Amino acid sequence: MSSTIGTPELNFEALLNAEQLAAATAPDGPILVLAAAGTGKTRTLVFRVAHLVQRGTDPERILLLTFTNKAAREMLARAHALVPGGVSGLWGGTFHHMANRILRRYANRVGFDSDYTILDRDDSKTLVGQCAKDLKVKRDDFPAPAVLMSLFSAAANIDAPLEQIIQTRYSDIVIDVDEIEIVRKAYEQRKQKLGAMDFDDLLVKCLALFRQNDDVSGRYCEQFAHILVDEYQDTNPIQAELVDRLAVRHRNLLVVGDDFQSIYSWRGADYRNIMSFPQRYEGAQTYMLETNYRSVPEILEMANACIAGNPEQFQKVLRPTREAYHKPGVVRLRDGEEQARYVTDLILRLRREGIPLSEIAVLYRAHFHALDLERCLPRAHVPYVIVSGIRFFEQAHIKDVCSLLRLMQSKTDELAFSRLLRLLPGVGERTVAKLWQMLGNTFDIRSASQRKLVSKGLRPASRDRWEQIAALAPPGKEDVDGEEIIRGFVEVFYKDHLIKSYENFDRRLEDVAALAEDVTKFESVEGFLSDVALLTNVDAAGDGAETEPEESVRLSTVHQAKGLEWSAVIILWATEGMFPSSRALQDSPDGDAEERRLFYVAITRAKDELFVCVPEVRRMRDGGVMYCEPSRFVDEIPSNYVKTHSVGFI
DNA sequence: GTTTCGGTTCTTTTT
DNA sequence: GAACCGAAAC
Repeated sequence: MSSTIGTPELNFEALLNAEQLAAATAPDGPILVLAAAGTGKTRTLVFRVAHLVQRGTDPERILLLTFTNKAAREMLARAHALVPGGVSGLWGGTFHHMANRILRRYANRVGFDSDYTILDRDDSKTLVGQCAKDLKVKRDDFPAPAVLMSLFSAAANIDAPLEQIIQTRYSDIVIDVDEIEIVRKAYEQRKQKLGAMDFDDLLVKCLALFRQNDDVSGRYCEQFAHILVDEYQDTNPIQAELVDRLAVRHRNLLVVGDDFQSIYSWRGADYRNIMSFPQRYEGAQTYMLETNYRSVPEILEMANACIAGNPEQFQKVLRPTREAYHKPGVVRLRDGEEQARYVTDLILRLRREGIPLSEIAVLYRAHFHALDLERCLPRAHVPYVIVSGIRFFEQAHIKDVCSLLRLMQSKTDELAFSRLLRLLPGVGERTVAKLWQMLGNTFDIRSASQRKLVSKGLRPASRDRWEQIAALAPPGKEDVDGEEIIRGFVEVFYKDHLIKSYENFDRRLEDVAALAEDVTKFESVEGFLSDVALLTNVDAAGDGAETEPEESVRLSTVHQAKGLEWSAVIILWATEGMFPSSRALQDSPDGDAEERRLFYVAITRAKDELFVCVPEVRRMRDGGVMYCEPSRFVDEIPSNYVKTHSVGFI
């Protein structure tokens, strides 16, 4: 407990408004903060942390759960700067991050070794596919691995039987539940054997750990005197129970969120978690943040009108503080290409008017909506960054390099073994399977005899390269210098491989070099690997943006734009079928409401300028055109709230 | 028998 | 891009 004597106390009153101040300095106990968009939610959380620490709480006894690791880092950095003595030792990160940290310690209680590996989406899918294949259940009408995986994931995240998931979400697919259950069992066994957990396992196993081990849950209950949860509206039942169990002892639980911004129900999130909080926590105090500092009144008016279409939620109103400016624009365009040209010109115009590119974002429902624009921007020499669909750490070159590290870490990591070996010419699926079996389903890269065995199974041309790679892990040397390994790997093999395989090899080489740099920041390679698996592309983009030499426009899905803001926001494809997405409407009875919340999130990212693009037709691949109705969300806005104009019609 | 390559098709949202 | 499929090449 650091002494604050002699250091000036923070002047909360001068730095927060009344709403924020009340929440940040609220007395202990369960607290619900309903924070509408742009009302200083992060600021309030940061000051809450500062308040707790200043009042004498040891930072190690505070747990801050956020939606991305980046959000946690930013909040901690701000709190650190605020509090004399800092907040070092505070636990901050995503649910998965916390679960991983706890499981590394107690994995043995749930039947795993503490050096388990973490499967990313791609790994899980591969594994599920293998299981289905091995069981020979794979007929033409059997669900694809990706569908199976999403079924398993849904069941895990809402803690419900598979049968129920299939009935509610996939009633249109005629499938045999028992057969799918068999595949799931096989998948579970397979993971067990590999010593691997997927993303869902981290949460599920951590919860199981708490449920079954009073000593463990008791320990963490005791440790966390204060728990803060950001974006609480996007927690799923598993996450909510994790929090409940951690808070059961001290009951100092502060949750922040906005039911209007709940956009992850497809991942099991249930905004009723936040709605029912006062009932579940007797004596909970509720604080509302409704004063918006972000957007001009015209944008807020539009946002309020948009969300009014969802009558069944806590009605909150965004109260403006900024001066009147001008109305958001609705732009009718002929087609996607016209939209791309228009948006490019618009960006250039906004820049001429003094808005830096880094203060402009283009938002859309799905990644492919931005394809036309991605072709158009470079021609006009407009620099942009896109947080693309595949996660940074799921790109082939990143995974290739990590597979070598994984292999040095674990003798049972078949996926890593397979990935690494298949980089060699002449090695494919079959060869790898044979090798793995020959090795006895385990591979020790430091064992000379096992390395020889692999050599023999390779084409002569590949042997040299393999031996050079394997030589990076000398026998007997147990501790792994990740940076050295990566640099060596690139030197003896991977550089040539990249040049041969990819046109953009130089960029990929840079990524790999950066990765080698990153490893040095971690205490152990193991820690590095599990962090890599849990980082989001938003996390990665944040890191990249700081080193970005040139400022650039941001292209992003609405989901990834959550929590961010820009001076100017341009929304693409506001048409029926695109936004709202027809598939989302079809898949879920609550689809309409969730898509509307998503549109609301998009609108409320804008500070000054907002443009909504409504193309008239979609050009299909076969050369045909599809007429698009304007989005219901645009139609719902009273026409005098926006300025509509048409572009590109004859 | 395997691997590789070239062409085609499609793209919800993500820890 | 990347996932999938079929055909060519080893």
